[in-house]
Formats: sequence, structure tokens, C-alpha cells
Amino acid sequence: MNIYEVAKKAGVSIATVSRVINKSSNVRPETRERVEAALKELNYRPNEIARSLVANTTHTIGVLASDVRDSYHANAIYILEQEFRKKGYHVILCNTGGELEKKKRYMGLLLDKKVDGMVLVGSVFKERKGNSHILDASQVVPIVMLNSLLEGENIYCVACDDKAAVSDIVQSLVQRGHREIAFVYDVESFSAMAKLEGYRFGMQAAELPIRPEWIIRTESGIDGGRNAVNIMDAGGAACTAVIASEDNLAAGILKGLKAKGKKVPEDVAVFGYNDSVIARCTGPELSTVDNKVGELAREAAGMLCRVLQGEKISHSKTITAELVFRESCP
Amino acid sequence: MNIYEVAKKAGVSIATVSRVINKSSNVRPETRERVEAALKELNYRPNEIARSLVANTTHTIGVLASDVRDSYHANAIYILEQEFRKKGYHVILCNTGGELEKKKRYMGLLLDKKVDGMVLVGSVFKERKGNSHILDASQVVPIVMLNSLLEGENIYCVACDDKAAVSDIVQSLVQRGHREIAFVYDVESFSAMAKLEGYRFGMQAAELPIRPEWIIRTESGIDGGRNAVNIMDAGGAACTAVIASEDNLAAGILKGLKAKGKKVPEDVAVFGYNDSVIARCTGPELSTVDNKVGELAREAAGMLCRVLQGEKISHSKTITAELVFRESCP
DNA sequence: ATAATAAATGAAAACGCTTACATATTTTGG
DNA sequence: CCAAAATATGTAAGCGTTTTCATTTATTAT
Repeated sequence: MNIYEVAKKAGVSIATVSRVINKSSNVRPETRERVEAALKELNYRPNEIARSLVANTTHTIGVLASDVRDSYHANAIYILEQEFRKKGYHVILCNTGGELEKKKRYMGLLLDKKVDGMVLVGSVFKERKGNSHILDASQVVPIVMLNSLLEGENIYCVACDDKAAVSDIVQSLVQRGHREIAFVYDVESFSAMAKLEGYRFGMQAAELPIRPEWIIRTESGIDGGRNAVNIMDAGGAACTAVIASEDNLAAGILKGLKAKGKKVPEDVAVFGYNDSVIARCTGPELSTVDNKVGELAREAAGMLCRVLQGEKISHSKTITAELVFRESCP
Repeated sequence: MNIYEVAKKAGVSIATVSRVINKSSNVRPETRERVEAALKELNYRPNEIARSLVANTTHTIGVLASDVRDSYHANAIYILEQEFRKKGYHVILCNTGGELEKKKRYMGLLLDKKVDGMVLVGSVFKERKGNSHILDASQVVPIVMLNSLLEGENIYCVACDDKAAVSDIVQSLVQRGHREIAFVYDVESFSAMAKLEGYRFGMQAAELPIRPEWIIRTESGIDGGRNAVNIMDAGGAACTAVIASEDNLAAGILKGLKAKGKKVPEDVAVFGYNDSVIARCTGPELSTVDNKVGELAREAAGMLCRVLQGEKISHSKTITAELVFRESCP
């Protein structure tokens, strides 16, 4: 079933069929009807691959994320897919597992497949000079970075101000009388590093000392959080508040503290990050940061679509996060 | 940059270049080297769209899920993407939001884009005769159903035995002395209905009466769970154990019971489903069902790949779930 | 009615590749 | 050393569209 069969049935040339399909002008109403009848009768649908070949555009966007299972990424991807779909784009999903090599390979494959653009969800690692593949790819298609920053002619960034958010958390904690505040993170992502900066900035702004034992790197997930408590304890780093770079971590910290007989928030206040569903599941419920991932994703998709339509737009946009106070730090 | 330029640079015809690229035989080593040098020098990469057009295969799989944000779906999609990727397939993600119309439209678009196959993650609604679009699509490409069942020549199903799992939960609860057991679910998905059947079956097997007030349909998510507790209370349906069709719901039920001053598991035992990360975040931690979504997804991807390679395989595969006992029903 | 103009249609090239078939070259056996 | 067989290479068609350009048909003005 191709355009030739439709043309034959309608008694016209394939050019005319194509014109009808693409609602191009200069087709006699009578002819149009005949073609449309044939179209319907044969239940014809154009082959998008062939169209892509000639149009040199696939209406497909590559989305790279390190792991969909993470609720932050899942939220981002959901909205991205939804928004792109609305504008007629398909989404090819790539889970990079945070591995640079995989990411490079995937980006190459996506270019081979002629995606019209890419969205990278929080993937740049700060201070590492491993971003040449992104710059290379941006020579071919526009790229939007979601929650990480990279300068480039054809690169657009939309990020949440994580630094400010964590700095605000510190300030709130100080207002509540806390002076010994720890910061726990897992991977050294761009955004985790921004949060760490925010922690440092906030502590300095409050003229509080920062003890190295208060800055703890641990594994990801609940177990990582639980472990962080052990590390703190072993390091003798007493503190009255803990900020985690992620809700999962915070949930683990809650467990860890409970195991040590510490009460939250009475003995230790805990702050998470992401405002994921987890934050409302824990007991006590987690105070956390709504980092507006939906808004970010919507903005990212919008930016890419606008760029693809030839619009000139600003290269970066920052969104302000919002602190959400719940039981773990009321 | 296309195959002609490579051919010119290497001083051969495009056919020879194509043969080198595709590692086809009958190329003189000397020629091959010359072509490979040109390939490298020009940094040539074949246009996959053009290849797809002639080969009539895109190495792309469409994956439809109602909502990636749901951890069950996220897990499924993660593994699906990973497994397909290993075999050289890309994944186009479609979030249907559980809407039939959307699903139909997406399936059409995927066929237009010439995907090689599709995976539908838990989407068939039982008893509703709205599955003709799936049967239609299966005339064109093989379809794998993840956690729902549908018969068809070119349709393959891999599902977890949800009925047995819930029936097992009931049995475990009965062994622990429970006789008044409620079942809470949200959407009327295929799998939720299987669970409900399992509940009924388990109760009957234990020769316990089933009161209609014990079967509660509520909204999705934590709030739905909390609300279910109110509904039960209002209905005067006292019970000593609650089985939820989903961990989120169970988490809400925990909250609801706490609000009513009931202790878990002392006053009421609670069982979730999915063994999502949530189940380990709540306090008390949730007893739940590990329904092996990873295994399911791996199997689904494997089946589809085998079918695409022309293998004849069995049309359905069932995996047995495993009960996970934690604090909410020790 | 006819020339000039506008509108409708079709033929063919192009997109970038693979592949069947034809042709040229090398290798082998007698 | 030559014919036959095997191997290497090239030519051209084809995948299913869109689109340019030429041609045909309809419309308008004179």
C-alpha cells in the first residue's frame, strides 16, 4: 500500500495524491474528493520513513536520562513526552546509566537516526572536560540541557536554582536555631554540586563553621541514606540537621536516625530534595524542595520546539525552587 | 556527507562502499582498506533513515505505557529500553495516560513510523471490547503485552500471576488469624481485576464471607489510600487487614489508619503491591508483593526480539510473584 | 473568438541507501 | 598458457515520498 496505488485508484498522478495529503493548494475540488475517497477506501497512511528521507526531518526528539526509574527523571520524561507529543514529535528514550561512553554512543546513534533535536536530562558533570560530544552533536541538532549548564551556539539550558534552594534551606534551619548542619549527597552530578555550593554559601552567610565531616558522600538510595548516618556517627560529627540532595537519601537518613534512637524532628531535622512521592510516604513526612521538574520539562520542550521552528530564543532559563515544610522540619 | 562522497574519495563505486560498511564479503582487502580510510577520514556515518527505507525495518520499538511516573511502569520501561538497546533497537516512548483514544492514535503513528514491534505495558482493560486496534496493529507488527492478556496470532503476553499472589496474601493473613480482610484498588486495569479475583478466590478458599464494603475502589495515589480508610470507616466495615492493589495506595492507607489512631500491624495489617521503593520508605515498612517487573520486562523484550528474528515462540509466559513480609504484616 | 493569464496536473528527479545483475578482473585446473 | 570458474567491482533499479518544472486545461480580458 503506497501512494502509487492510491493514485491508480483515483486516476491521478502521485503528485496530485501528495498534494491532497499535504493539503497543498491548486487541486480541483472534484479531484480532491476523488483522491480523498481513494485514500479512505484504501485506508492509506503515508510512510513516515520515506517522508523523513526527503524532508530531512523525522519529528523525533532524543531524550537522554541516566535512569527513568528515578522519580525525578520519570517526571521529567513524562512531561517531555507529553509536550513533544502535543507538538507532533515522538520521543526516543535513552537511559545512559550515567555512563559517559554510553551517552556518547547513544548520541551518535540518535544523530544517525536523524532526530531533530535532543534533550539531556541532568547529565553534565561539572569540571570534567568530557562535554565535547555534546558540543559536537550541537553542530548537527539543537540540544536542550535540563538541569545542567553548558555554553554553546546551539545549546539551550533550563535549570532550577538548586544553589539558592539549599542556601535557603540552611537559612531556614538557622532561623530554627540549628548551627550544626550536615549535607549528604550521592552522585557528583551538576545539580548535586550546585546544591553543595548552596550549602556552603548558606553556612558562610550565616557565619557558621563548616566541618568537613558534615559533608558526606554516600551511595544512592535509601541504603545510602542509612549509611550516611553511620558515617556521621562514626566520624563523631554531631549535628542537629541534615540536608540530603535527594528524597531517597533523606528517607534512608530517617531510617538511620530511627535505628540510632534519634527522634525527627526533635533531635535532628531532616530535609530532602525533589518533592517526590516518597516525601509524603515517610513517617515523619519529609520537608523537601519542590524543584519544579514539571515546569522545567515543559519549558525545555517548549524551547526546543521554538528553536526547531527557527525562532531565536534566549539560551538559558532558570526556575526558582520552593521549600516544602513537612514533619521532618516543620 | 553521503555514500557518494566516500565513494569518490576512495575511488570506488557506492556499491563497494556499501559492501564495506555492511561487512559483506567479496571485497579485496586492499580496496576495503582504501574505503575504510575514506570512511574514517570523512567521519562518515550511514543515514539510518535511508537504510530503513530500503530495508523496511527501523530497529525501533514502540513502547506504550499509561504513565512513566508510576514506579511500576518506570521499572518496566527502564528494563525494556536496556534490553532492546542491547539488541540494537531504539525505543519510542508513548504515555497514553490510560486513554483509549490516545492509545489508538499513538499506535497508528508508531506504525506510520514503521516500528518493528510494540510493547504495551499493562493496558488492556478486561471485559471491554476495545481491543480491536491492538489486533489490527498486530496484523502489521508483533505486539507484546506486558501484564495483560490478549489472544492473537501475532500477539505475545508475559504476565505475573497476580491472582495467585493476592490469593496467597489472603492465605497468609488467614494463617495469622485475620478473618475480616479488605481489598482496595484504584483503576480497573487488567491486573487490578486479576488481583480482585485473587482476593475473592482466597477468601472463598478460606471459607470466609466477603462483604461488599470490603471491596473498595478509590482514586489513585496516597490520597486515594487515605480516602479508602475513610470510606471503610463510614461504611462501618471493620476489618483487621487491608490488601491494596498498589504500594502508593497502601502508603495512603497507612496514613489514614494512623490518623484514625489505629496501629499497624497490631490493629490492622496492611499489604501493598509492587515492592516499589515506597514500600521501604514508609513507617512501618510495607509488606508487599514483588511482582518481578524487571523479569517481566526482560522476558517481554526477549520475546519480541526472538519473534523479530523469525523464531517461533510460545504466545504467553507467566511469572510467579513473591510475597515480601515487612513491618506492616510481619 | 482568441490571446494572455491563471490554475491544475503529471513526469521526473531527488533524498541516501541496498542489492540484483552485468561486467571486469583474478585465480585455478588441466 | 588458456579456458573455466571464482572473485571483485560497477551500473542501475528500487524503497515511498516530496517537489520542481513542464505541460495541459480552465479562466479571464479584449
